[in-house]
Amino acid sequence: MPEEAGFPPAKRFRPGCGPPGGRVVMLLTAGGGGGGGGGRRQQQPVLAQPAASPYPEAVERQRRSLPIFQARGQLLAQLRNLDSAVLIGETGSGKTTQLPQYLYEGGVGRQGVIAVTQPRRVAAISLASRVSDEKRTELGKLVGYSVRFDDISSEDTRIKFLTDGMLLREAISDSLLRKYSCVILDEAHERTVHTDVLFGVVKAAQKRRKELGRLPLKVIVMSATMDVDLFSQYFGGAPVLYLEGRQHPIQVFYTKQPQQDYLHAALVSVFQIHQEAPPSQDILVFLTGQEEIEATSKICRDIARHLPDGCPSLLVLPLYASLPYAQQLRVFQGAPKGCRKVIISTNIAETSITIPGIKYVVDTGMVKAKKYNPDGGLEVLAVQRVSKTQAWQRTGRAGREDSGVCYRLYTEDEFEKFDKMTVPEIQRCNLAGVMLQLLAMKVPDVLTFDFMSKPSPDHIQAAVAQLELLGALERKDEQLTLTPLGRKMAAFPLEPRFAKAILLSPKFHCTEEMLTIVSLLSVDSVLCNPPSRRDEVQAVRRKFVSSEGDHVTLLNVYRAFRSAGGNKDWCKENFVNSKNVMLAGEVRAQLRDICLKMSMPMVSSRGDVESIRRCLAHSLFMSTAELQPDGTYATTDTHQPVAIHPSSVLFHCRPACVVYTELLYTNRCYMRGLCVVDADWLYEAAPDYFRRKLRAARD
DNA sequence: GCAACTATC
Repeated sequence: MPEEAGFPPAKRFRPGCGPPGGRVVMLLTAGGGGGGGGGRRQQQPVLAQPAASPYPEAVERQRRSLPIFQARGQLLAQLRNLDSAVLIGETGSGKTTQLPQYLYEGGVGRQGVIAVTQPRRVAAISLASRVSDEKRTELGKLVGYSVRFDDISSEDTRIKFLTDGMLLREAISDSLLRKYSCVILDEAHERTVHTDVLFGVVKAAQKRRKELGRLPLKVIVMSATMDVDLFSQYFGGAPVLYLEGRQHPIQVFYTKQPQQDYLHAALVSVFQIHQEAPPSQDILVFLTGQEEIEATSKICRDIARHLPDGCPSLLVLPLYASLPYAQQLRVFQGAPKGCRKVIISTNIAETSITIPGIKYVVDTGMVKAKKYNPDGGLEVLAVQRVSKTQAWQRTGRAGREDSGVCYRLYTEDEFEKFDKMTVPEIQRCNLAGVMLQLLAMKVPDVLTFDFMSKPSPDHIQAAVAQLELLGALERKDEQLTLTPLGRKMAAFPLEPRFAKAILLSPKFHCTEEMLTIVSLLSVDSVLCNPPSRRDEVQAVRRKFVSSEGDHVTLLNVYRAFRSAGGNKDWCKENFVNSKNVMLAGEVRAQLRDICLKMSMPMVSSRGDVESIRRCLAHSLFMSTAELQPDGTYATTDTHQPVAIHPSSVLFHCRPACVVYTELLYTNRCYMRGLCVVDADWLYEAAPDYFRRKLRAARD
């Protein structure tokens, strides 16, 4: 049985309620007040927020009960006169649902549309529907939303919820964001690539509109954390407004000693809680990845079966993004009476999925996250320490409905050494797409674009070099401009190399096929690989497998899926993720529309697979590897030793030359998404590039 | 020789 985990006395704190930083100009506090959780974010559409009451008085009462209501007048008075402001609001403060309404009701920014951005589409949709209910209007009229594949807004729309990516796409055709009078950037603390680019775009638009004497653009940055100095400084010392929320106190425990084995420590903690706490109190454990979570869940269930009499039973539920949707939903259902729910999750439960009723959080302090290395474009997926911000975010998951407890499986000293903030994504990803978008917006100098957290010059140069190789941009007197090809590439919501693949496809007579392949590459994997049923999967998949690689195999899967009429049972039998394959279908339709608008001919290669491979070679030539005499592989450009990923259909094959979609460093450096190509094709595709590489190899 | 954090256009 588990031994004592050894936690010292708890510290009490209220997440986010720490002393506001010195820069806070105004303090808006509000009486707590009861009432329903009106401002609570709801991010799973299936568990839709109880619709606002049909009775106007009740809706009004609920709105008035929110903490933010007390500050309404003061907020409006301040915001009326400000160009930019930063608003810190704790979870449950009601800021996201109420502030846009206050601005509208107060006539602030009424000359244009009020935009509210969200990192996630479900959030944008459910917030819009919530706010339109509160305004007792039909969704899409006064209040609307715009997300990929779904635009529910009209001429009448004055409050519009969008994903940050969607507003960014709008900015390509109108970099001054003319239709908006106010942009509210919500969840800014999450620092998604899109939000980070938007910071710069919005700041530039604000400045430019002022210079042109146009309608001013009001910018409000909303964040749930206290680290807002950066936001404030970036927007010219914008005032920081602080809004109290309704978070419950949480006790935090640290371990006395550093833990060698965080999985063991997590198990010990879970069963310590399980034996002491009333069974109605649920536990949320943060681990790093699918395999680890499945393995730990199994151990948990095994231990639970052998507990002493009188111990309540335990319902163990894994949670990660690639888990089938139906299984994800189980975490929202209450456990049977007398039974405790333990959810073992990736960082998906940190922000994307909010589980009600969690009393205990067990934080291993580890996360699996991507790092990016600009030379070689290597993405490294590694288990690493969380940041302090992330640890607080995890802790906060325990106090959403009542007071909670958080067990941190590291010492307080260790915690003090964690990074203060998570490195923003913009410093960890390939910037080719971002640079292409900025160039499409005609940003004067992309190399010195005013990012809030600047990526390194190397990093930006690598992206520019990549775009140059793809033929997307040219240099004229030290000025970078898009070529006609580059402008076309920017029209696609795709990584530049995939946009290029589509634009090249007419030349190879395989546009229909490239549309399918690129769509499948731009969604999460459509192939399910449950570890416990590996042999079955292999047997069923054989009929789709192409000896020419993964891209052609994916194409075969999609064709078979279409022939089966998009049938869900077919998906199940064939270990195909129906959600992802349907999404790929939607992406495909969107990309096809864009092609048709450009008057591209829709041609099919029919049975000719070689033309597809040639087309891939001409767009992915930067990611190639060759078989070495000793039977291993090395990338063509940097001679990095690489191996074929076990998930590839070419895993047991030894083609002389391949292009790959992705390089992934876990235990070793793996290529994923492979296609067999002819080395001559690559040289044809980019003669200068390969001549340079050969020269470099000789020197 | 053996494996995939999370979003989004």
